Amino acid sequence: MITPLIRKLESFELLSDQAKTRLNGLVARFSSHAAREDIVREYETRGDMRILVDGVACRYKVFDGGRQAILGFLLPGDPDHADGALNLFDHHIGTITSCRVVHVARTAMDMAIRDYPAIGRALRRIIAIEEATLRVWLANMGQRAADKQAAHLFCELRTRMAAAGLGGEDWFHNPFTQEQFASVLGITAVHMNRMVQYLRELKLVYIDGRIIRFPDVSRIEGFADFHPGYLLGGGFSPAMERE
Amino acid sequence: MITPLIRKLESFELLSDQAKTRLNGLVARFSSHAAREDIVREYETRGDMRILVDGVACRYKVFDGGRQAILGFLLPGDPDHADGALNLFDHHIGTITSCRVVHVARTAMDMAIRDYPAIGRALRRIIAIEEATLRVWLANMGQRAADKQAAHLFCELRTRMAAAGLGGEDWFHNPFTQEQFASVLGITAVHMNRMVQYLRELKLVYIDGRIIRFPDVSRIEGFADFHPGYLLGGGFSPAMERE
DNA sequence: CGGGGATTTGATCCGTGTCAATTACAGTGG
DNA sequence: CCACTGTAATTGACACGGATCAAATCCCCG
Repeated sequence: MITPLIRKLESFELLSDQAKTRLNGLVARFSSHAAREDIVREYETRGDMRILVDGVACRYKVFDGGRQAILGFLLPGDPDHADGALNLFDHHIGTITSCRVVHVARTAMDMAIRDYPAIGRALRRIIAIEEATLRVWLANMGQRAADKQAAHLFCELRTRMAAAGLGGEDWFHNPFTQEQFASVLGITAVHMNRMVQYLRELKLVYIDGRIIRFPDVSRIEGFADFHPGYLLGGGFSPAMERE
Repeated sequence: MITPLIRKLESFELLSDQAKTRLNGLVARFSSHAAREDIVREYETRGDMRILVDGVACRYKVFDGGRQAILGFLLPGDPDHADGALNLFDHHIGTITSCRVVHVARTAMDMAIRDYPAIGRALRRIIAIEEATLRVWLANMGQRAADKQAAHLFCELRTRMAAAGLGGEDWFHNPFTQEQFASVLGITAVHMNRMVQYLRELKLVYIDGRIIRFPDVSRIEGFADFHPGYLLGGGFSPAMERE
């Protein structure tokens, strides 16, 4: 089943029952991947589209010297690239936890989009959100101190994890290591650890085992200057935002 | 005329004469903007697509405290957002030099794409390149020292400026201030200046007035670890890249 | 010939990196 | 049920890149 994708698409566009049935019929095959394994490698070319249906993964690049940069996270329902324009990957996609992935033929998806344009609109929205998120990451990394960056990342993940069913209003299930957070922000794991401790001191986050809790969501969002508008992909009233 | 866009589209997809005629017929109106003026402001919603036909502009965000982050450059031929999915802007577009902009109705463009799918493919390619460029910027900013970052930015601009007709094999016309480069990289103008001087010392770049010259392109590309593949948007052989 | 932004220089401070070691913890096999 | 093992989290000491603040040219443009 491709349910997580349908759930995500429906948060942007109303889909008819026929459209949903069509989507479910597209699934060509499944694949399963262990934690810390590559799903897609750089320079790979493919004719199918892949959708993460279970688990958490990330986009990343590797540099000489072994350093690596995490460029985005994929949660259940996220497509590898919602669009077929880029058929040569410029980065890897690797799992964080073990994952299940659904493969759909490009051409079959294109035909489904032609028959049900709402699917295409929702997919374009997903791409636009990914791009907006990249801009937010870029801006944060460039302009803010590490404590605010870390808090901002936690706020974003809280919002996205809740939408993906991996968390609630004031918590999320945390499959990430501090080293992975660090390679998102472009800082060392040691420094990331100090930032986590600092946020704990401020009582902005609690970490029990693999759960991250937020005693006061609006307070950490204020601290991080987090405005979730970019995660909605536009089409909403500016009044939803505050700046 | 919308010539710069056609030139850019044709670097990705062969367009028939009819397709080109159709594109030229789409132009609804022109607008002109002085240097350092906004073309599009955050939260703006619009029904038209805008294409920069003359001049240089940038995408940017502003933070409280006046700091600003530049998130991308627009050169002649670049659309504001090649796709209509995002109709609420999450950032500003401002001019660097004085600019001329062409406005095209979304619906008219959509119909042109339906009649000439090559236009749609080329536009999707442009979006994909923009996204890949964001990833490269994010990765560079996170993982590399400022001298390499600066060199990488120069290499990228050399390539893009040449493709846009604003430079040649070993030089480009430079409308940017060091402060603008700094706010791309997330460093201060003072430090950017020191990096520029350092690159000059290494004889990797020469700067005469508003021209930046590269005495040895392959040497600075090596220094910056620059691989131009991402600017081509995929669909090429991995052999073009070296890693 | 002025005026104002852009570039350049110098001195000092602080955030983060680096290196190294220790502790906590989860999974595994005996 | 516990020792065994490897990974993740944590701590400390110290070095350095880049920020900050201020002031001085430089240079383009009117």
